[in-house]
Amino acid sequence: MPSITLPDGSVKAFDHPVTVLQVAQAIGPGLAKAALAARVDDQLVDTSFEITDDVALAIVTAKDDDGIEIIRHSTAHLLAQAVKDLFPAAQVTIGPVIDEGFFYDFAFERSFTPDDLAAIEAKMVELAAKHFTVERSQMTRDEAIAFFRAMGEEYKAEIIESIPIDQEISLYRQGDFIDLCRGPHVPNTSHLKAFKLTKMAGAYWRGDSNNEMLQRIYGTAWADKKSLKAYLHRLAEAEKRDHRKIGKQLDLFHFQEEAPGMVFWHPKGWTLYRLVEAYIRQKCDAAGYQEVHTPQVLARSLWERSGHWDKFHDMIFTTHSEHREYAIKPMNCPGHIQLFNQALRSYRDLPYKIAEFGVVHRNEPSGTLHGLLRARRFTQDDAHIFCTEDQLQSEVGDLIELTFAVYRDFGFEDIAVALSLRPEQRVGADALWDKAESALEEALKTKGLDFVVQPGEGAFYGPKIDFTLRDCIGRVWQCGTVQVDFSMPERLGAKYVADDGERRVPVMIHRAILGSLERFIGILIEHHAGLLPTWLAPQQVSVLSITEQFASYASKVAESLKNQGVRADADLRNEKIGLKIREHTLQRIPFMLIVGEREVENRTIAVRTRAGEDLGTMSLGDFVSHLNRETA
RNA sequence: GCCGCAGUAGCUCAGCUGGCAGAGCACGGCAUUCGUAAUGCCGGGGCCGGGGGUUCGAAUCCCUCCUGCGGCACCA
Repeated sequence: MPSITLPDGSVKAFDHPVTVLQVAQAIGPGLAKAALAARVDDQLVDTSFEITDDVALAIVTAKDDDGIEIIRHSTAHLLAQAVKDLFPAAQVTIGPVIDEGFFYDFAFERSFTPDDLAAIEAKMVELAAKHFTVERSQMTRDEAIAFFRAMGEEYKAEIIESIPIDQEISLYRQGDFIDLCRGPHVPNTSHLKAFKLTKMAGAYWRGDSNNEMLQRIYGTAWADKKSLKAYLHRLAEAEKRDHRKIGKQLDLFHFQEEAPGMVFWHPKGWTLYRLVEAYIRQKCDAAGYQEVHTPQVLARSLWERSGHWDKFHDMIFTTHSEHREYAIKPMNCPGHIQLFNQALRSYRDLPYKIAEFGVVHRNEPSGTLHGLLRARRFTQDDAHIFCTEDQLQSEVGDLIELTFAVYRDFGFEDIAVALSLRPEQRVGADALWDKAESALEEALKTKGLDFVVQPGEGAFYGPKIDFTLRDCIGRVWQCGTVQVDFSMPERLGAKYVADDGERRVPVMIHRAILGSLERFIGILIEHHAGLLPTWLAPQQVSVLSITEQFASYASKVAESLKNQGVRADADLRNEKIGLKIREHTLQRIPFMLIVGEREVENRTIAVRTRAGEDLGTMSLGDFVSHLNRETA
């Protein structure tokens, strides 16, 4: 005699077991039609699920996030059905829901082509229109394994073998396609009406690069056509922000074949780079760091002692001279320890804080390179703090504060923090880890920050805090990091004299705020869609003359701005003002000063912003004040 | 690194089944002296990513290398 509590608190009582669908029908025919699944005592189930006991129930429709996920999952099945229909020899493997879509991995003797993809999508539309009922059934483990083996689905059989023995095996059938799945699924393929296959790619079986490569087909699915269209539009908008594209349009940088993964900065891009660098340098100076600079090339033996060679030699560029082998530095820390070691340090010298805009080279695998975001040569805003264990917490506290202040200045407000704790394989005594982990945790708590704890994710040499930025279209970027290191100072012989006269090994904190300057600039470009805030714009002002007659006034205005420290230039070409405005707008110049007869006569300028806003006519002095207010 | 796709003028791209390399923008010249997102006319531009092969003939077909793009794996 189930009595069913609905989300609004009302209760429906039945004198016999009922299915979810029957409950929905009892509430209303519209709901019954829209029902995709249900949450029964917080468990997602199919609409065919039979309720025998008293439960809390919420019908899931396409309006719920759960509903969209179910649609995506069912669309993945539809994809598999279409593939099996067109290519019976293909084997199905897994097909999970991902952010905004789904994928399905297949094993097939040849690669799918773009034409296949179109054919598969067409087949999916055709199959969905058949309004197949999606039916759930159950088998025992051994039955299921035999069932899929008999169909030649070796991968499915392998998946079932890895399912814990006590778990029930459920199958879903639509038409003559049947797939292993936990579910739930939509009750009928008629609910699948807004989807699109987006791309194909290789993917390793079970995510292991030692395994064979399967063929993954990605797709997206939504509750209705309108949402699908909106999603595709969002994708197109995101593409417009691509820093590689904008870098070309705004003449900031380029890459070329001869230097894969290494940036050629153009004058404007380098101006931006220098502005970011100058900003962070000033912040570090103020925070008590001393800036240093260490060699680019260091003997291989040093990297062997530091332990990097063993772990990372595949990624280290090498060179040689007179029978000696050298590494082009992939990190700055060993160099910084050499600096620490140049004097006999006292506990009074601690914390010893040194910073470097360290240019590092890492031979990243070719498939990973991605513009500025993943390069083989990049500059870290790196610093190392040598301190005692007792100083850890306050140093980390200062760092957190500095990091947040920097991100805010660059326009990032949404920052996620993660604390990674000791991994299985590690160096250093547990007592030391206890102390360091609690120092980091306390520092975070003192600052009142929310953070996620990631057990086992720390580096082998110590725990760490990572900072992740979320940009204005919701993408996340890992930038800052604070890592405690118990290992390297010891390996490279760093020592200080403690107040009791004993020599001790200092704790070292590795930290970066922006991480890689190149990468951070890439993120900035995408975050702002190329519309860099005025303080970062390589060129802040363009003075546009209406005709050549006013050229000398225009150049005087530009000259005067430059003398006042404004990054300004004049466009004196014999072109129509409309053209000049268009071009300078497209170049994302924050301010355009238009000068013609009226302005020359009154010694003024007409100010227009890149957003098309007319700020009116004003004196140069007023404009400079306006600019200074904006860039303050 | 692995799977797939791509590489044609400075840029964006067209060039079907092999048959004289094209467009728009940009660039140069001339005219125009103009008021808030494209003035007109004329002109110069190409190792069709590199190497090899098939063919009477290759941008086009095949092999190979490089680079890029999308994923996967990786990311101290």
